Amino acid sequence: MSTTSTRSDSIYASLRRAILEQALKPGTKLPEDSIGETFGVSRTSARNALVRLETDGLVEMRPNRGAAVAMPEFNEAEDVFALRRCLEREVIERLCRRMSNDSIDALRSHVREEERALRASSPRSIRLAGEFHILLAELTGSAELTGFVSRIVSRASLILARFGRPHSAECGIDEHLRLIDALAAQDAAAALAIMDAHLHAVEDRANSDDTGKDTDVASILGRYLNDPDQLR
Amino acid sequence: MSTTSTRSDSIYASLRRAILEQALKPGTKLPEDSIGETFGVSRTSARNALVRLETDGLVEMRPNRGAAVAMPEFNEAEDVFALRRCLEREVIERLCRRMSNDSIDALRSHVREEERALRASSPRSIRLAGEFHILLAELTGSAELTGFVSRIVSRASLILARFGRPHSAECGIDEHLRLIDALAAQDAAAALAIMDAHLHAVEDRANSDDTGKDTDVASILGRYLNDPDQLR
DNA sequence: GTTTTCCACATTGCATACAATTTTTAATAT
DNA sequence: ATATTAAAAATTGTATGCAATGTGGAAAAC
Repeated sequence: MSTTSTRSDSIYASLRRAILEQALKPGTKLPEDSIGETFGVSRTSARNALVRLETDGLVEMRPNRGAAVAMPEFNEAEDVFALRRCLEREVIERLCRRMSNDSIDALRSHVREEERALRASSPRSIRLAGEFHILLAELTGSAELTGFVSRIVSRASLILARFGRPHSAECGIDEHLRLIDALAAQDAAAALAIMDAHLHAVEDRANSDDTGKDTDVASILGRYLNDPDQLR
Repeated sequence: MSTTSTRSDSIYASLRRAILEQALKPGTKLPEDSIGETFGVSRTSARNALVRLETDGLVEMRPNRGAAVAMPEFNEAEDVFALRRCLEREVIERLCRRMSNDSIDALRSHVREEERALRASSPRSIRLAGEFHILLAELTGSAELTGFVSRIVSRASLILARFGRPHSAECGIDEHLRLIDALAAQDAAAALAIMDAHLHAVEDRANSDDTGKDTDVASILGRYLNDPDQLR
């Protein structure tokens, strides 16, 4: 395996984690200088990472005006979650056709990590909740589908970060467990129903206030210099 | 309107067109120097464009080894087209819920351009055939869905460029027209059936090289039965 | 004749410099 | 005070240079 990690790779990964864990909130400006300085690299590498984050829908770049954590509009919520349901239905259908024991184990293992992070009140739990869905997509073996799910989950996370209440009962670990059970039993109908309910529940969390305050990027990013677990 | 087009924007657009019109074939190396030279800009701008094309799935970049037009594997074909059907079904369903006259006009106008390009034997016809589907997605008003469709259509185009015969009967303009009629009549069942058949027909162009393989006539013909109940 | 080694060349990763653009600040006029 | 304008500072867009990595081919060894 080519473990050649370029500098912009690690910046990309760190920024991504920081955004998905809501350390960097929607709207936060991301000047190339500050980012490069925090990570000890030049603007060139920072910019490269930002461009990639933009195509992920996590960052918005406006010409000559710089980058900022993306701020999805509230009216995108319905659209994004509808599309998410569409894609994740496809995931469930494919998984029910062939589900290995290893896959079940991987899913259960992931949920255990979610529980651990939640008990520790770690911001990791927010990200892990989303990555559970990405793991599901990965288990289909389809790189394309995984990419799409990854993007739509990111986008949904941003919407929650902006409009949801501060991760109250974040994620519904219980629903994740029930979904795994249904998949293990190859019960497609049940799995689809659980997923649908789960996603509606998540969507409903997008309700309340919009806290838009300017924050200091450098101080936050210090905690995300290296990434403890791999990105999906 | 902000018509601020940066240099890497135009390089991005040009390269994208060239790839989708099969002027640049899968596997073609894309050295930053050559690209910069061709467009009269520096490597910096060329690289920026390449990074974006990579996230589009049109270009593959390997660290220290440079970029090349992406070469999807043959076994991706089934996966890509399955996903494409999934997404475009969503498009059709959304369009049938509300279809304006302007939309119909835009679609018909696009098809007229397709016909013009096809008569002129222009390579534009290849790209326009794909962009018809992107236009459909755009008309749903969902930026997310449009982005996904755009990407999956690009990927499918690459597969055809690599494994299909040299755009024989490229695109099925007739099917595009019939689809528009069904949409105009808000006949969801018919529209879905036509789209499904259309996409299978496109996919079959990639399979056609495997001469001896098990060509199951029944399974192919089955798709042309117009059975709306089987659609989901 | 085939394989291996090594070196020149090509290409990328990254940093830095400078020009162009935007944002902020200060000064002036109303 | 408020609004307007202009200069200063900050930030991005782009070009270029250098070090690091990868590639291809000639020479040497087998």
